[in-house]
Amino acid sequence: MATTWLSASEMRAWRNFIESVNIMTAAMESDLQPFGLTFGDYEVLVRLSEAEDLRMRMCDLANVLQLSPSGLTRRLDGLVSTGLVERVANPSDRRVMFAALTSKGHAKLAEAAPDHVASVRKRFFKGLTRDQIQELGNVFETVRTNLSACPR
Amino acid sequence: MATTWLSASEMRAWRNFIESVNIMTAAMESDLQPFGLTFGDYEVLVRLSEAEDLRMRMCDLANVLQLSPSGLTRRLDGLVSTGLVERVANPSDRRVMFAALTSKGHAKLAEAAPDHVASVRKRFFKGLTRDQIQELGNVFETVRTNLSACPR
DNA sequence: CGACTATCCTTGCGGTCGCAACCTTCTTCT
DNA sequence: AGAAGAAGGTTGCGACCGCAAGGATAGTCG
Repeated sequence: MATTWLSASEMRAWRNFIESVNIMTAAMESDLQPFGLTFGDYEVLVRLSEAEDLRMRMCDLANVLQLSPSGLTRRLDGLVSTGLVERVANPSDRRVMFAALTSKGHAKLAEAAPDHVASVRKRFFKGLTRDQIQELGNVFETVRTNLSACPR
Repeated sequence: MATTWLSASEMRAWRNFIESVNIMTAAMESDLQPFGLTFGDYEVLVRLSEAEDLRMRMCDLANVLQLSPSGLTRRLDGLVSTGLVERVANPSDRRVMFAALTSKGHAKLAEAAPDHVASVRKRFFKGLTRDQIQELGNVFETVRTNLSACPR
């Protein structure tokens, strides 16, 4: 086999990356708490707000959110119970359920978005140069593309 | 206030980053499954293997793993029941419990490590240049340091 | 048309984790 | 010394999620 361990440079990148992710997700979760939203909830609202007709099929939504079918069902249960999202049947394919953003959901997103953006800046981009941000985009586009190609 | 939304460059970096994290964690979790280990379990074993006398205080371990006290207690329950870690009392401060790596735990780590390293390379570093890896280390060191400074 | 398969969503179950409450032990302050 | 407070760890409870199974609908092929 090739090398059995990470190089010093790889190790440094990996450790700092993992720890950053751990701390950052926890911090951003608590930043969203005042709005009564989970980070996962917020992702749903964003995706729906960008979708055609403000709605998506459950399975497509599960795919982009990297969530299991049951996981999405439960996450939607919460959002539906608070009135931010509603389930809409599809007459042309009755297997399908749409998750649709309600006006209340749209308002909630508009309410939380500025704070969330500030949170991203504070937790992630703060202290990084323009070039570094640009390079981050390049790197994680490569990573994401590579991951999509891998069979899991 | 400053800008209310992310610049195009920030947006690209943020989206690719978040999606990469989502997909990658799921993929690496399943890579570890054949060894009967969670990614979280693996992190515990690594930390203990690097610690003085192969053991750490529970609260220190919870801190570095960004885990709540109860979360760590439960995670250790699993590792203790499989014999990879043992709880050791501290005579000099009887509030404290040590989590100690057993020889079986050490063996399990040695068994899983090569595959895990290969997994990291495949899911993360594949397709990145030396310079990009170096820069990733810089960027996430900045991020981690910045996060540690923030009050949460 | 009719059976077979694939797709989509939901439900039961188990595993993991955070929060709050609690107990124990150490430290501090008078 | 004695009381108040801090620190470390565990337990009850609820929330979230993945897996496997199930039920309904759509597509396919003889």
